[in-house]
Amino acid sequence: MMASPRTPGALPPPPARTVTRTNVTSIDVARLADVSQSAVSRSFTPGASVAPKTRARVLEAARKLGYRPNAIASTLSTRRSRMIAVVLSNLQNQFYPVVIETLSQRLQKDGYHVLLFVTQTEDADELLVELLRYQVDGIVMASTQLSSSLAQQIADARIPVVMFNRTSNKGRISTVSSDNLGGGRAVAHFLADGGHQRVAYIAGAEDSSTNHDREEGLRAGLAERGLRVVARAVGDYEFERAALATQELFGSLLTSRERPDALFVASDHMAFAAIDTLRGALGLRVPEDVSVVGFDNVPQADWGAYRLTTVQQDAVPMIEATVQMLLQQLEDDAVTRDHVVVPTQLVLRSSARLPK
Amino acid sequence: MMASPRTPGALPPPPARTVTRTNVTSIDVARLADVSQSAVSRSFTPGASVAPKTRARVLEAARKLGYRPNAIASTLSTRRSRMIAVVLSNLQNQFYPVVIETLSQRLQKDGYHVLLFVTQTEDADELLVELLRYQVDGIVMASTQLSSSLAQQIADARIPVVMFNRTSNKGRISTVSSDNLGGGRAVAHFLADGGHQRVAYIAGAEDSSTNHDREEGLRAGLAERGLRVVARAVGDYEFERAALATQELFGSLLTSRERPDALFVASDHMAFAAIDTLRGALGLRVPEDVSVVGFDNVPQADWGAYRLTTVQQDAVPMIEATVQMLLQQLEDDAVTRDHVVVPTQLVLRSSARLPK
DNA sequence: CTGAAAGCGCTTACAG
DNA sequence: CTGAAAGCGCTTACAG
Repeated sequence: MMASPRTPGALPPPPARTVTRTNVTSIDVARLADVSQSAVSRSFTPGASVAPKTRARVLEAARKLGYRPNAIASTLSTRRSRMIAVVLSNLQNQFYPVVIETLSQRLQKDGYHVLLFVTQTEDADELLVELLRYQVDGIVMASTQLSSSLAQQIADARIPVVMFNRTSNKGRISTVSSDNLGGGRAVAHFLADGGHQRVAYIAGAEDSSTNHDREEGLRAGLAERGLRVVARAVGDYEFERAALATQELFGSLLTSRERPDALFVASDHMAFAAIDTLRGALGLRVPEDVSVVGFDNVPQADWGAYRLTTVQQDAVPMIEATVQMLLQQLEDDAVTRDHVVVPTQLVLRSSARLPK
Repeated sequence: MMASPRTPGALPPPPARTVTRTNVTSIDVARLADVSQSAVSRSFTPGASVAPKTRARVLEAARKLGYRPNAIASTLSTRRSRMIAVVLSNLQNQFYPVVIETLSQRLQKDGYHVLLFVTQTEDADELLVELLRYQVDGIVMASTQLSSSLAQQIADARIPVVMFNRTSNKGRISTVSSDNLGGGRAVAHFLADGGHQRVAYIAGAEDSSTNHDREEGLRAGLAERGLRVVARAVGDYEFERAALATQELFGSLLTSRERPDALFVASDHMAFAAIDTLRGALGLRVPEDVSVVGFDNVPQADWGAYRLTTVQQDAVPMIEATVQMLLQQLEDDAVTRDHVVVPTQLVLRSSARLPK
């Protein structure tokens, strides 16, 4: 299946049991700088009490030897790893790569690093137990669930957790989400104002708070305009399932007056599948025959082939809030619970008919 | 900007300096099970010599106390963290989310975890130095570069590194890539056989080996058919830059006989931008006026709006090879250098005219 | 400001 | 098979 040209004799085989990685330790530095090992440690600790001259000598010796403090040893004594665990599923949805990228860079800025865990299922309990062994300083759960009992255990262990883009466990855990309810409602008003009469909905994962709130917002908003959701199918936040859901909603009604004239899809990722299916297999025009509105405003929503009208879920303030909550708790050494809701905003492009 | 309803008094403030996380240690378990601390440790070490009865007693006590061995302490004594660092940039390109997802799951299967580092720039030296403090067992560099001197340092430290999808530092580091040269060549033949006469190229990052090899393959393949690249612009593996590059290549030649009739784009991600630009701003038809071929075969290449003909770069065998190389070296406790090249395959869809 | 020493929570020869 | 003890490489009261 693949070529594998091993480079023979590239390196001599290492002496059997003599694993010596770069073991330059603070003791080596101390010796060279002619100070105590404590002085070396202090020289690398911001705010520690060392004479400037001593520190200079230590840093010089460290530079010569290529010394860098061992983060693992430091974690063991301080109980601070400066690692934040990020748990997520659903990387197909382009919202999450953006989240990882932004979050990881944001945390690096404050000297934290991301220990990443990817799960297929939304239930992350088992993974978390494993993860806690690594003494992470905090946890961000994105697009994943946590059982109440484990949430409690983690709280007891005084480890800050933030649920990102989920609010299901609101009682016990801090959450950051966008205004899904408001977003759904804005879509309803927008569609009603555009003269749409028959609004259908493609749901995300049934047990996710995001789906729940987006749908509730849609229903409430439509009700306020004397309308209701005329059809509904489940896409489970997946591309293929959303394509099927679209078939299900439109397939048998192609020439019927019952055919929906608008479709709200719980995520952009699924909306692309819906548009492809409407235009392709079903031969309908978007937005002339059916208006489509998504949720997230991922980068692809702006791509020319889709120009998707959608609700913007702004990753940057969501992440900023997440990081603030985490850092605040780490600093205070206290676990608190906050619920931050970031406003959403409808972004108008051309996949949906505009109000006059 | 955002509502922040703090839940007051949710938890009592912790005693000022008494940070006690879940400190159940092996000593607690030993006490409860009435054995030595060593026995507890052994009970959690596969293959260690413990009487089955002792182990059972220990595990029972551990269960009662909710004990899990501290991975940090274990790392400090074994010098094995079971963490693999993954360094990458360019998460916008949907190939990389797929890579993270697959790689992370694959490593978890073997009991390893991913410490993720995201960098904006391709140069990762500074980041790596930081990363080495965490005693990672291995490093995967994806879509990033490493200076030769740092590569040497890491090799000296006996830490296995694999460059994923880059081969620039081939001399000193193991690499896994797909057959970029062969892929480029296959595209050239395919376009030539389809009767295209004027092939243009949109390059990725100029200093990346992937771009270099894909372009070289294209040129070689065209030459074999008596053709050459008639125009070239740089997209730098970015969406916006690729859109500009497309403008640059076609904008002034819209009605000219000099206009390219085929466009090979060094990544799918850029190819989507090219297609959008061709169809949108430039009013050309794909593939009737211009055939477009990409590279990667990301999930979106199959989306109805693009149906992109492209070279498949198969993440799964690439990752499998990466993990094998890493694990093999960890097991042997030796750093070796291999270069694995995974075959590519042209995937025909409808963005390019087919040979008769 | 500085050094000696205890301690973080494990693993692992060593001796029995 | 088992326990006592040294050691992994740091941090940080404590005493000077």
